[in-house]
Amino acid sequence: MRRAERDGRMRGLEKISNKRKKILDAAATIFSQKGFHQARMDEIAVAAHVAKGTLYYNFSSKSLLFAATVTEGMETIVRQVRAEMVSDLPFPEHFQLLVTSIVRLYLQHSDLAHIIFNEISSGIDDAVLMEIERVRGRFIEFIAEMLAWGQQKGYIKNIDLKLSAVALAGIIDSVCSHLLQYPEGANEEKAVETLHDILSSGLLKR
Amino acid sequence: MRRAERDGRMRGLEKISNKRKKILDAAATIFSQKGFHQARMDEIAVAAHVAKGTLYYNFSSKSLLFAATVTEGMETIVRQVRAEMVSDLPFPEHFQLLVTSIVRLYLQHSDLAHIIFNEISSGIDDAVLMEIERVRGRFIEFIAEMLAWGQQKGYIKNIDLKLSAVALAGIIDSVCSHLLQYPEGANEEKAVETLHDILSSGLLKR
Amino acid sequence: MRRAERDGRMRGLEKISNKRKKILDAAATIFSQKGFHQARMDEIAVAAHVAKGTLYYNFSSKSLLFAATVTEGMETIVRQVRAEMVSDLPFPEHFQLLVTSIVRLYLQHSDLAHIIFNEISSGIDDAVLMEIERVRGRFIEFIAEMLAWGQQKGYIKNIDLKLSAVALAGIIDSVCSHLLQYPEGANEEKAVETLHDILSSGLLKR
Amino acid sequence: MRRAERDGRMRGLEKISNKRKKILDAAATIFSQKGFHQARMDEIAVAAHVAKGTLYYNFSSKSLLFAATVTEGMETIVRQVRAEMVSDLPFPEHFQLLVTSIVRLYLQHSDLAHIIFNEISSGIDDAVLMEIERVRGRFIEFIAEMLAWGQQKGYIKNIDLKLSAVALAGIIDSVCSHLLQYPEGANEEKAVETLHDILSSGLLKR
DNA sequence: GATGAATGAGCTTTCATTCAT
DNA sequence: GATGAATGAAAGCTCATTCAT
Repeated sequence: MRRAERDGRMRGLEKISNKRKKILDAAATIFSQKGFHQARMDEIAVAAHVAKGTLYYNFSSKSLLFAATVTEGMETIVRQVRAEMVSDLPFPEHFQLLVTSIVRLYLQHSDLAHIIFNEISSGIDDAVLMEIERVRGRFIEFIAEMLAWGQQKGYIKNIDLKLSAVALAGIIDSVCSHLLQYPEGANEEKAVETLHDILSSGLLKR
Repeated sequence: MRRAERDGRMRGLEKISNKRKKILDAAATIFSQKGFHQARMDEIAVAAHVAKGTLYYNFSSKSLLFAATVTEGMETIVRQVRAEMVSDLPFPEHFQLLVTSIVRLYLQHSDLAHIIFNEISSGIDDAVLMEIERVRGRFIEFIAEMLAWGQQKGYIKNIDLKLSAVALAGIIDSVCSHLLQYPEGANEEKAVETLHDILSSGLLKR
Repeated sequence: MRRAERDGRMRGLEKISNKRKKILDAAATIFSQKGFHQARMDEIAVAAHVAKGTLYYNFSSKSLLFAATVTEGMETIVRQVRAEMVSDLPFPEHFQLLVTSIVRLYLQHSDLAHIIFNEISSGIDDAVLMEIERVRGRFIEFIAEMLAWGQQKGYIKNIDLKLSAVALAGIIDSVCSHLLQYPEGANEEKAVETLHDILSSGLLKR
Repeated sequence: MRRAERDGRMRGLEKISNKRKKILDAAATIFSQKGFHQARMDEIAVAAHVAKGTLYYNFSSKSLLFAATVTEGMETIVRQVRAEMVSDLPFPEHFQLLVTSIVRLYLQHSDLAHIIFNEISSGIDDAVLMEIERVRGRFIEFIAEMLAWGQQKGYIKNIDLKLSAVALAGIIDSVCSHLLQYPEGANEEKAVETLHDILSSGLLKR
């Protein structure tokens, strides 16, 4: 399909969406490579193949562009994890799948993932920071719900679920970051296995 | 009292050390409050009660001041954890003590801790970034050694120790950050207990 | 009702005129509120209920829109003053009427008036600036003619008429601006009286 | 006297003052030529022979630099007018001197004068705008005091003094602006004479 | 005729770093 | 050793103007 032909089909809003999407994609790349403060709007504009003004036409500030990037990226990830969870497997397999899915999606969207899994340091508008915390909170909630379900079914021990969800997110973030940082020694399968092992039965021998 | 006379009491290196220390203390405070990119040299100078030029007289750049802050802070923390570990308790109690110590020191030096436990995003000189990663690596090594010792004694299951150390650091960072962010619901003891519980025997019921 | 049908009722120029008028009204409001440099084309478009492109369809630049706004506004004012002057009163009453009329119209169109009475600071195309000065010059001429007529009739003393017209415009602008700025203490009648008093017989007792 | 020699004498604060003064002089020139919004900080820096950063080292924003320029310039003018007023002439001559002095100083500092005599249009921080209005208010007060003194002595007619002061400032501003705008036909003496004539006994014949 | 998304030159402001004293 | 005034290279953001539709 030729380009003109493809673009020709889209009109009005769709086309706008496309430009928004181009910007958000570029922003995700740059923000994840450089972090919020080090990312420059110029760079993002170049990466998105638009003029700098177009960034501001679509997002009224750098902070808001960041917020939009994180929020939309997050929604994609959560949606994907949820999609993979819609199964009627018994809980133990379900739990394993949860860990596996999150790791895979983390590694796919490593840029955004690290932002969401960790707290953002200061220097961003408070409103935007809160929005990001809210998004992260929803993700933690989602994990906590899964654990609650397992607890009801008698698979998860009697333990604080919110803290456990936080711990689960932290442990996955930590191991995945490590994987990404030392790709030579990386082994996704082994990492998933180790993570699942620790999360299931801890470090100590019985 | 004349200036020369007053200053005369302190000699050469000691005086430098004092000023160096004042600067490092101030830097630790500011860097932890604002993060590397948001911290301004002006602020640090004010907080250290020295002129801005003095910062550059002692540390040739912001990045190097940051590196020194992290390194020295880290050494303090590791030294303290090691000190608390010098006991001849049986391993299980030892392991519990390790977790407890790290959590306590993390909360005490939350600023530096989060920097060390997590990776630093870009924007800092590569040389400095490597220095910080090296420091973090040493901390992970330290934990891994502890686990290796437990494994030798038959307490730790057959598992990748490096990954486990990374996981342990990640889970502690995550839970402590959460504690610091939501201080109202914070309960250090319960957090330590939950952490220890997960790390010892996982989330699942046996 | 189809679009063509609805629009069909208004023809060519009239419709343009209407849109032109809407724009000029909005421009007068915004320019007077914010001044030339602070007024944004976006704002004017919103105030005129037209798209920004329509502004440029009708006026090829911000400067020219400003010039048109001032010129048309001015013509309205002068026309109104002239209309009120068409009387066969004896000169002294005529003179009083002149002052009264200008003050009233100034306060009605305070926005444009201040622009015309005062000189415009730079930053506008020279061509446009000259156009505005020309408009202002015509107003000064108009006053000077009135004074010349009074001089011929022996009512106005032997004095430089151009300078006097400039002075008259300046004194009215100054007092009216003051009235607008401190509306709480404002008293239009008293202001007119004072102005007339000074312009008629000066500040000193005879 | 050589430059090094001259500068050598000045130390610390004086030298700072000198740089401040250089900046304020340059700012007065540029602001008066271009107006607040059209004046660029770059230009002022070049005119002051300092780096742009130096502007911000001494004045924390463009608005505040503007405020300082106006305030300090104004103080100079008022001080000079007051200095010329310290005489024990009878009031009528005193009044003539007042007009003459203001006109002369206006023409000397035409840039600042027009800012002070007229109200500033919007777009400047409200705090700064108020400061400028305050400065202008003090000038009006000063004129009003002079008139009050003349009224007490029985020279000034029974008239609103505040409004009269405003009127006096306006008429002088208007005529001086006209003089500056059309320098070819300018005649300072004649302008002063006309102004004084109008202010003393008005436009009408007795 | 009318629109509004897109543009990019130009602006204010920040802040790590330097260097004369 | 210590200082802090001075610097200037960025960086975020604005807005008059254009042009494809």
